[in-house]
Amino acid sequence: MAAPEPARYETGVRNADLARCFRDLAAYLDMEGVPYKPRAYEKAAQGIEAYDRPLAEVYREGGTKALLAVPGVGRSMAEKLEELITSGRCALHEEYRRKIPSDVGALMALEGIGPKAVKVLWERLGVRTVADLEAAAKAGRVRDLPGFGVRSEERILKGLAFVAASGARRPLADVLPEIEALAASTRRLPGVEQVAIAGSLRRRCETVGDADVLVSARRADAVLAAFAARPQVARVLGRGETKCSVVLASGLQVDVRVVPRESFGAAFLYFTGSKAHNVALRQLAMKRKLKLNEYGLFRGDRRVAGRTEREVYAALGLAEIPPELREDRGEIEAARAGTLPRLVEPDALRGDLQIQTDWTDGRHSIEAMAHAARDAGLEYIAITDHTVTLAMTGGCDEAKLRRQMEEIDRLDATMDGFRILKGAEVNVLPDGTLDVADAALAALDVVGVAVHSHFNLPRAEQTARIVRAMRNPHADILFHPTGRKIGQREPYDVDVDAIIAVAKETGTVLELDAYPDRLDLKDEHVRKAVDAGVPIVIDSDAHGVQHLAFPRQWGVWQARRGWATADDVLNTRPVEAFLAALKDGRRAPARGTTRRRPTRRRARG
DNA sequence: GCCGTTTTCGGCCCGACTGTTTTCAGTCG
Repeated sequence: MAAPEPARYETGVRNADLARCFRDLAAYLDMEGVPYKPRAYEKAAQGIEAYDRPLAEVYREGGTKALLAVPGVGRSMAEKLEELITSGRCALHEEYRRKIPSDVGALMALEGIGPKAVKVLWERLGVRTVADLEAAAKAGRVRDLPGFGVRSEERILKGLAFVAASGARRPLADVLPEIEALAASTRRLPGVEQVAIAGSLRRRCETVGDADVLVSARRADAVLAAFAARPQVARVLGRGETKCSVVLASGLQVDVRVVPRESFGAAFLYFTGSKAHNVALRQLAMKRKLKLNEYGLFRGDRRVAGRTEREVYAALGLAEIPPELREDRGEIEAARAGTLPRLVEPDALRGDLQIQTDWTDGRHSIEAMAHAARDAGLEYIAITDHTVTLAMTGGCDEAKLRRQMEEIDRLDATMDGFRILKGAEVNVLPDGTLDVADAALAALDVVGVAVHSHFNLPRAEQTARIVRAMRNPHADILFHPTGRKIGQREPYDVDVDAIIAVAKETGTVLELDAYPDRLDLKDEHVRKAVDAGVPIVIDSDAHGVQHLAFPRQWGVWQARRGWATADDVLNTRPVEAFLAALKDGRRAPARGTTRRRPTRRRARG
């Protein structure tokens, strides 16, 4: 084997790289059996990852002192961050890597492999990479290691096959319907009292690694046996007295846990997570001389709460926290202070501002889309077909746009109060100009601007391009702001903070595109927009009538994860109020008056 | 190594399961 390369982190390091280095250090410290430090590094890695600004920038502006603002980072870690940021290296990391030059992160991502296993694999077998491990396991050399056996060797091979076959996490929209069906049929098993979907599915995370299903029943063994025998279950990974892990035919792992009825709330809380939220709750409990686990909240041996989540939160002095917020990103403090936001609800959406039709790359006519939207309970839509430079879609030039506007006026008059707005998804050219003349844009009700090409521009250039488009006096909404496609395409390299700042200044609305593989904006971006007072809209990006459900199915959950209230989402307003708000700031007098979007305060609930 | 409604020292979340051990360590969530 070749001599190990020390891991290097390029200067201009991203927070993710810094976090990865700290995670490695945590693992190395674990291997050495060092107490407490591994957890400290792990915690700091979390804080770094979740930090809303690049630490390299924070350091440039305020030095190591400014780095102390990162949760979990103290003096020693701030110095290590400084070293990483300025030199791209970490002496401690390199020292460990000389001793154990393993691909720690990748190996530990395998089920059943932790720090201790990584160490033994290196010391006894010289395993450095996942490929080394596969070779060793296939050769039957893993089973003889201390702490390993035939079973663990098999598990490693199964884990490797799983990673190869299924790759990473799956989009929420792929998984939720399957698990909802499974939960519904589990409800019909004999002896089952309650069934609930927990975990990241319940928190409506955009991607899901596995599914957690919680059952209350008096006899766990019978329920677990019946569950494991379901036709959807391809393989049982493990089964104990109260829990059972299976892999479905679709490849999805499902963990089922059975608890008694009086513990259901505590267990629901526990299995919904997130882990960080749970840890914070337990620490809060501890401070009150209570103990929180999946069976309840206890004072000594006495259970003081546990039947419902609300009961547990209340006993901890907290308002009930919506699952979408349970990430330890300030929700516990807000629950204590009574300042949790009243999150937007699916039914609050009244309009949809991004809809393509058969005038370009949509499947259905304007009329069909309008009727379907009205039947779905909406009050208005904007038709936003592509524009001329998106040639492959048959994008509209100005003449075609004018013809479409006439068609929309004609149809709108037949819709009995439902409004069809005239719009376009205007293509942003590489230099940030738009491919439709201002005069034509001025005639539209809703001008969405969107990037569809040149995804790989450098960050500064991409940001300047989008900002220029936003500054067009007719641009109302920035569609799918970062262009990512979950599991397929990275977002373009764009400074979202700068986009939000410009949106605040220009009155441009940011879209949350609810197409299930886009969900663009991300939850953290929604949160930033909301905090900045920049309104969003939640749109379907529909290319057919079946897509019109996306905003209520997926978009709203993502917005809720970003702490958005109905006030923050412009298309919860009736059409006239929506249009007034959309154009406010856009067409406000340039100077001489102080007409501004009123600063909106988050609804308290 | 971090941190503070047990605050500058002495704590650090908790329980289940697996596979290995022959009473428990490692891993996971």
